[in-house]
Amino acid sequence: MSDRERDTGENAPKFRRRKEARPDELLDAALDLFTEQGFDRTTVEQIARRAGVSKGALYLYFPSKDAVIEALVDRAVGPIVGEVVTQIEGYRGDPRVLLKRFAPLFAARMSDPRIVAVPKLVVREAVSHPQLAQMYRERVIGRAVPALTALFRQGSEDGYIRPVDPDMAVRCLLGPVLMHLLLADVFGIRVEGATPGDIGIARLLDAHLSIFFAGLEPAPEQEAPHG
Amino acid sequence: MSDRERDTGENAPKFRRRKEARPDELLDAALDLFTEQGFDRTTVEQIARRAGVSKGALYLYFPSKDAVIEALVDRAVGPIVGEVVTQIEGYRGDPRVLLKRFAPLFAARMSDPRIVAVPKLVVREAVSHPQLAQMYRERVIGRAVPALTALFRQGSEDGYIRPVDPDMAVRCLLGPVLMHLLLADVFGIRVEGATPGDIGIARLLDAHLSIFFAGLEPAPEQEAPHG
Amino acid sequence: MSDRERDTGENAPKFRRRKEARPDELLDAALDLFTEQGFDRTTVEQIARRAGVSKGALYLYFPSKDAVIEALVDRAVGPIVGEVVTQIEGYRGDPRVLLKRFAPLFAARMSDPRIVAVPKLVVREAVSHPQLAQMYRERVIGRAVPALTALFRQGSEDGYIRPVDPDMAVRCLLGPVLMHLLLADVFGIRVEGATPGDIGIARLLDAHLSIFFAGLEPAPEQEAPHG
Amino acid sequence: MSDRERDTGENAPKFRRRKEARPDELLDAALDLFTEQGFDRTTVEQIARRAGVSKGALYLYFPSKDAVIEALVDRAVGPIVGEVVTQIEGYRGDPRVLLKRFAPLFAARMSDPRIVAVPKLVVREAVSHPQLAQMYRERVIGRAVPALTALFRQGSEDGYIRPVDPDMAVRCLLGPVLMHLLLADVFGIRVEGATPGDIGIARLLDAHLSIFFAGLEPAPEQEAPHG
DNA sequence: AATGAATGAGTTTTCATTCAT
DNA sequence: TATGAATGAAAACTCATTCAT
Repeated sequence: MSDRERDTGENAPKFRRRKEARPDELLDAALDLFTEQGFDRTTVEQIARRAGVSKGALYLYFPSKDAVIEALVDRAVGPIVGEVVTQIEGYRGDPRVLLKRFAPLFAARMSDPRIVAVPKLVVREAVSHPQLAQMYRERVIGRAVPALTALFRQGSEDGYIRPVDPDMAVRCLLGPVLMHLLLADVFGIRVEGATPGDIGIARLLDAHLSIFFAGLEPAPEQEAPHG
Repeated sequence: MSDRERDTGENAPKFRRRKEARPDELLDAALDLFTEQGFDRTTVEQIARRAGVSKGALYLYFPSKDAVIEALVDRAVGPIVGEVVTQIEGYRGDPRVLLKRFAPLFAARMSDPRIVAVPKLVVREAVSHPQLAQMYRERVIGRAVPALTALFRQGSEDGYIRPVDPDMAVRCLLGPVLMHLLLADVFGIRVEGATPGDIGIARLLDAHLSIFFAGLEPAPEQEAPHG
Repeated sequence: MSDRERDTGENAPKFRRRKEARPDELLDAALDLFTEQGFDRTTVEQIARRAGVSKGALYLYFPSKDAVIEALVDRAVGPIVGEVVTQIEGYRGDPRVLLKRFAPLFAARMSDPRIVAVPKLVVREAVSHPQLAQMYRERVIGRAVPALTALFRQGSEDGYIRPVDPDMAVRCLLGPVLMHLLLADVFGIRVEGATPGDIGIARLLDAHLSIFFAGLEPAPEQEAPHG
Repeated sequence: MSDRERDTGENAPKFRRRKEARPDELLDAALDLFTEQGFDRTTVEQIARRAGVSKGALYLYFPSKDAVIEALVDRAVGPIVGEVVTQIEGYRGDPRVLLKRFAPLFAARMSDPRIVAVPKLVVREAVSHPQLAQMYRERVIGRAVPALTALFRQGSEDGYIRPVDPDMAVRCLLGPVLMHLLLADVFGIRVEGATPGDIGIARLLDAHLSIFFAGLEPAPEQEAPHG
């Protein structure tokens, strides 16, 4: 809600209130509604009404209802993997060190419900809108996963971690976290000592990395990383 | 699955009057279509046609379209956790031994697309049909997860594995597998040396358990399991 | 309910229970349901079920749903005006004497809800089934009203009552009673000292005839009825 | 009726965008069709078409088909009993004088087929739409009948008419008229010298009041009204 | 004679999209 | 730009009627 106000500073022309913010307001409204009800059960009327405009106005900005969800994902998908991937790609050393450094950032970012809402939406609507999944694969997964794969491969080859199948290692790294983020509200069961509805991504991340990192420890009789 | 075949063999009477098999045939057709198109985009007409009956006939067996998806999940949800849970509950010893024993069975079962189709469907339709998720939570998750939690707690207390948060350990165990099963066709990217569309649940399971089990290894200076 | 048992005496063949009573049972069931819900909102299935037979069996006795309501009215319309009309037609004298004699019989007969149910039904369904009203007009109204008209005409001509338009007099005689019988459950309002839902046809009849008969009194200076 | 014509004149803008008149046009169309065919046999499509709009447009103004008939009755039920009741309530004197004064007004009003169409409709649809009858009872019958009852009671107590049960007297007054208005086209039989389909409410009213008033005449040996 | 599974035309209702204003 | 009235193509659901058994 707060970031919906963004870009509406004092220097905007007085008479045309945040005209150029309209598309974003519509996308915000749409995301909320799609999240609550699903794409098919959300009407264009509802989106427009929640954004405070008329049904017809939506069609000034988007050619169709499908275009709305597409723009929605498009908007969200851009900034996800940025320099992080670059940093991973440039890294040499124990993968665990780098991952440990990124973990809190990742946890913090993923604690924003409006950020996780988009991939959740994509999971649900992918059957009827394959292009959404395609965008995710091309612009998020397709960049992050190879970087991580390379990270594990390098770490493995250089002896920082024991030999593992790097493709699988990536999946093992991400699995528990993504499962929690994307499926917990469907399949999640209560855990004692957790906020209802959220066991806390940080708590899970801690436990997961602790086990996962230990599982990657090179065999003791092995030499230290070369050089 | 086996009893779905019953009475639809070559020796079936005449093509009509198969009252007993009809509901199952309709559910099969519905599952296919829901999987391909999603619930909202599948019409009752389509379901009926694929099952080889008329639209009206569907309503002889199900009071509404919603009842179809509910029956679908209900039918699938029953046999999932059976004696497996009982065996887990009765187990004493290293959790990893038990899990290693179950892994191939689990992998085999989950290789059947019609079995994984149901939880995938639930993930997608849970927003508009919360009762589906509820069924899963009550009858699958709510039975399997506590059993596994207890398994890890016991293994941890008895020193077979190092001390871990058992709730989180369960999530770490299941995460990579479930993520792959439920999300791979949305977010999955190609992996070299894998069948297109499937990296092979067995391959993932191997790699995952290898890392995960290693990560649970008790510290070497610790005593052997008590007694 | 009791008269549905009629004709099922001990001497009926044991194995084919009251086969020939089936149509009547179906008509009884249909009348109940049409009265409760209206013709269009009653399904053939409901009629059959209430009569204790299957849907298909109904079609052994009636060619269509329309035929059921027609048979229903036909069955009820026959015995209404019988010898009563004959007696009215043969009468000579003060119409009020004759009417007073018939009033209790009429009241008694009309207190049976299953008897008034039919004309009520006809009122409601006449738009879509004009033939029902036609039957009523031909076989009930068309016989009773002319007889009554003649009764008033004769009474008027012979000086028993003051000169009145006999056509209108009939309507004035019947109006309050029929209005009460046919419309009271729609438009009727509560009357103190009356059974809820029924002010009592007898009470109305008393008051009505008292006023109506007084209103027909010949003028005092008139001669007594001619010799 | 008069304001229903508003804005539909020749000078209407363009044939479109007549938002204000639309509901009334739809109600007019619906009343015609319900009268001709009954509620259940009239489709929403027919109503819309007769009103010159599309099926979907009807749902811009009414949330359901049921809402149409309800609005129909609601619109008609308001203006029926207005100041007439007030005048009756304030009256002191011979009830017959007042009734005679109102009779022509009543007859004139009830000669409009579109006015009587509504109560006729209510009679027919009351089984499936009890709220319609309820509206009539609360807002028409429940106001007019008590006023008339009081009128007779007062007239009776003050000696203008002979002692009568006022509740019944009201029913005797209204019976012939309402029966004719509401039931004549179902049960009515031809009367010589009458327009086909209508014996003339005025003619009936004349005859009825003549008899009814005479029937209320105080006994001659009685004193004149009080004082 | 009796059943009830099966049909499919018909009905209400929804909603993305258009377009006159 | 913006509105919202209007459209019409679906879609879920019903039910009288048929017919194989």
